[in-house]
Amino acid sequence: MNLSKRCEYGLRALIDIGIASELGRPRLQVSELAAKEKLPVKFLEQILSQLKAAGYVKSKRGKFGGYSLAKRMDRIKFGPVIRLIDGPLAPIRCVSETSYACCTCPDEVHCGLRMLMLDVRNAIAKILDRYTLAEIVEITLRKLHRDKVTPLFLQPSMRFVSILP
Amino acid sequence: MNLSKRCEYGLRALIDIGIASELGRPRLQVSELAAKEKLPVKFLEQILSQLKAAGYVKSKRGKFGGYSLAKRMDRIKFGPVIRLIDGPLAPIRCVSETSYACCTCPDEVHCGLRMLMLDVRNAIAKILDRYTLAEIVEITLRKLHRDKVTPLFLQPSMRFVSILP
DNA sequence: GAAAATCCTACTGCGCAAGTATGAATTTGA
DNA sequence: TCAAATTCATACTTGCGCAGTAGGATTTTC
Ligand code: FES
Ligand code: FES
Repeated sequence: MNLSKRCEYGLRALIDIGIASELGRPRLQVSELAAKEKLPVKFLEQILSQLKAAGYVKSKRGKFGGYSLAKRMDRIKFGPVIRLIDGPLAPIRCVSETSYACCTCPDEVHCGLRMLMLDVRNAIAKILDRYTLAEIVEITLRKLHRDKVTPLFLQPSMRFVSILP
Repeated sequence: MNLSKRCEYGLRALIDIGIASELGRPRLQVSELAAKEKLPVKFLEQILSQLKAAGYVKSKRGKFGGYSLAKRMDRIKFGPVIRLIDGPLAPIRCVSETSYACCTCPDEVHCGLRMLMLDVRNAIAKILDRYTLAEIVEITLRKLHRDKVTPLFLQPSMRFVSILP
């Protein structure tokens, strides 16, 4: 039941880009992201490259380059991103919707474990395939505002700007 | 989001012992279990040994030995068994109830990923910490009976015995 | 043209999952 | 009492995938 570091970092980066974007800073550099999240730069670079190839972010090269979102935030669901990086959500393949594989069980239809894990898979998918980046970003922003915390990656000049109307 | 083979095999064995027990055959040998579930004998042996050390099953050595349940089926929940073999249910440690560890996130309180994963963890735990072996065994038996299938590991002499009153 | 960024590919280290292998200890029945 | 059948204990193997590093190529801006 584990999310890989790779996936964790990727999602954290995605959320950060989303937040920054929402605050009027649509593009972030890998080095900024890595600094804020305290992640290895080159590793994060790789991950973003993968997210780019899958169409979640786009990049600008060269000086003042960086990464920005390639689709609307409310169209980015977490499930597919996690599947991309970590593979199926299901705890065992025989209950995976997206990449089924049969197991050695003699009777899949009457397998108790399978029933149980199907339940688990559905519970996981129900959450991850429904929540969008937009929702998470919004909730996070609201929380930050309520607690009067300023998002770290903003330029000093942009701090202390009211987030909500 | 993966259940290890070790854990899968362990749970399958547990369920089988539960079913057999319910049908009046409280003790099964490793070789029987391995044959029915098509698993490597020695590997399963190891796993059962671990389950024994944790108090889920007990064993009898020597000829006609084998493994049987060490506690009431309705006291065996799946969550703890999985935690024993595979570790925490939570996708990331910062949302684990049983083995928390902080991550590199600069602000755990306002971390969007953490919120999301907390939701996932709770959904998983809600299922796995509630279902008991007794329930899974019962459901399985009902299904088998409805479909008129005879559990494989019964002795020939015991087949065709009505399962339900 | 220099600096600053992304892009690309290869490589590494190493820990762990998934078993194998070997033999000792225990129980039963002949 | 001995042989067979079983669990118990420990050590070993093998391969793979995670979590990065390393180094340089390419693109963009000033
Ligand atoms: S575990 Fe997949 S069918 Fe039993
Ligand atoms: S992922 Fe653990 S606090 Fe952000």
